[in-house]
Amino acid sequence: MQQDSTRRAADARVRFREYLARKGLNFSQPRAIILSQIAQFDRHFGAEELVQALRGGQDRVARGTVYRTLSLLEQAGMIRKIHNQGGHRYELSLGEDRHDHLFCEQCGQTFEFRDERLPVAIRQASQELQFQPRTYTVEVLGVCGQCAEAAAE
Amino acid sequence: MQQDSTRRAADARVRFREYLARKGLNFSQPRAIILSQIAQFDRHFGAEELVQALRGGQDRVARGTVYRTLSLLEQAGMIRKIHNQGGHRYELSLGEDRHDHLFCEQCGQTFEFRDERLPVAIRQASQELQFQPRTYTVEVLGVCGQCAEAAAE
DNA sequence: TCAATGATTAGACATTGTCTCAGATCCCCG
DNA sequence: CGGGGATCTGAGACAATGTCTAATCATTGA
Repeated sequence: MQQDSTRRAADARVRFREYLARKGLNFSQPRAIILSQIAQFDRHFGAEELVQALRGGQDRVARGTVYRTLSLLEQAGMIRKIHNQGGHRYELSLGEDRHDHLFCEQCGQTFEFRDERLPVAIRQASQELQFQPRTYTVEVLGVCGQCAEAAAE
Repeated sequence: MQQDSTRRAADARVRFREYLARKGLNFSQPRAIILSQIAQFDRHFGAEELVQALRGGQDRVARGTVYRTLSLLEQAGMIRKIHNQGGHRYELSLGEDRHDHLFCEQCGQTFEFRDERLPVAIRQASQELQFQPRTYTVEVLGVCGQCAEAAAE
C-alpha cells in the first residue's frame, strides 16, 4: 500500500516529465509536489481538495498553479475528469485498467464497469467522422440494486 | 421553425406536467415560463444563459427557481447535461434521435454521432451489476478532421 | 372556495475556477 | 558550470456558477 503509492508516484513522475519535455515545458518543483500529493489520494480527488491539501505547510502551491497543472495532467492522459453529480472529480488513470462509471442517484455510490464494446464503437464512430479521439468518458446514471430493493419494500 | 418551436413547447408542457403529477408536484407558472424559454433556444443552452434570459421584463424568474427546475427537467429526462470544456450546457432531449458528442479540443466545435452499440453495451453492463440505468452520456474528446489537417501543414 | 402542501422570490453566501504580472525557476547550450 | 531566454509561480483580485434561507405566494384536491 505504502509501497504501491510510492511506486505509482515514481512512475507518474517519469511519465509526466516525458510529456512535458515533449511539449517543451518544464518539470518544476510545484509540479512535482502536486504529483506526489495526488499519488497520496486514493485514486479519486477533487481540484479544490488538492488546493486545500497544498495550502499551508512547507510545500505550498498556489491555487492557480494547481489548476494549471491539472489541465496538463489531463492533457497528458494521466488523470481523467469524472462528472459526479454536482461538480466533478478527477481519477488517476495511469493506463492500466480502463473502466467507466455507474452513479447511483439515490445513495451517491459509484460503481465501475468494463466493456470492450465501448472503445470499439467509439473508435469506429470517430473514424467515420474523420475525428481523432484522444480520450472519452461514459457515465451512467440510475439506481443501484441495493437502493432499488429498498425502494420496492 | 416558428411552428416547430411552438409545437415542441406544447409537447414539452404536457410531458412535464405529467411527470410532475406523477411525483405529486405542481405545474407552476414559473415552470411554464422556463419551459417556453427553453423551447426558444436552439437545442443547446447554459443554465446561466437561461437565468439571464428570465431576469428582466414581464416573465421574470428567480435564479434559484431556474436551477431547481433544471434539476427536475433533467430528472424527467427532458434535458441532458453535456460537459463542454469548462462548465456544462444542457440539450433538449425529447426522446427522438438519441445521440452523443465528439468535442474538438482545438476549435471547440461539437459533433454528434449515433451508435446503437453503446446503449446495448451499457444496458448489458448495468444488468450484470443489478444496476438500473436511467440515462447515460458518452463524450469523446479529440481533434476534428479539419483541425488535424491544419496542424499537419 | 379553503386549507394544506408545495413553490417562488430576492439576495446573501459559498464554491469553484480564471486572470494578471512581477519576480523566481528551469533547462539548454556554450 | 554558469548565462540567458523561455517558462513558470505566487498572491490575490476577480468572475462565474451554483446553493441556501425565510417570508410570502400559488396550486391542487376536496
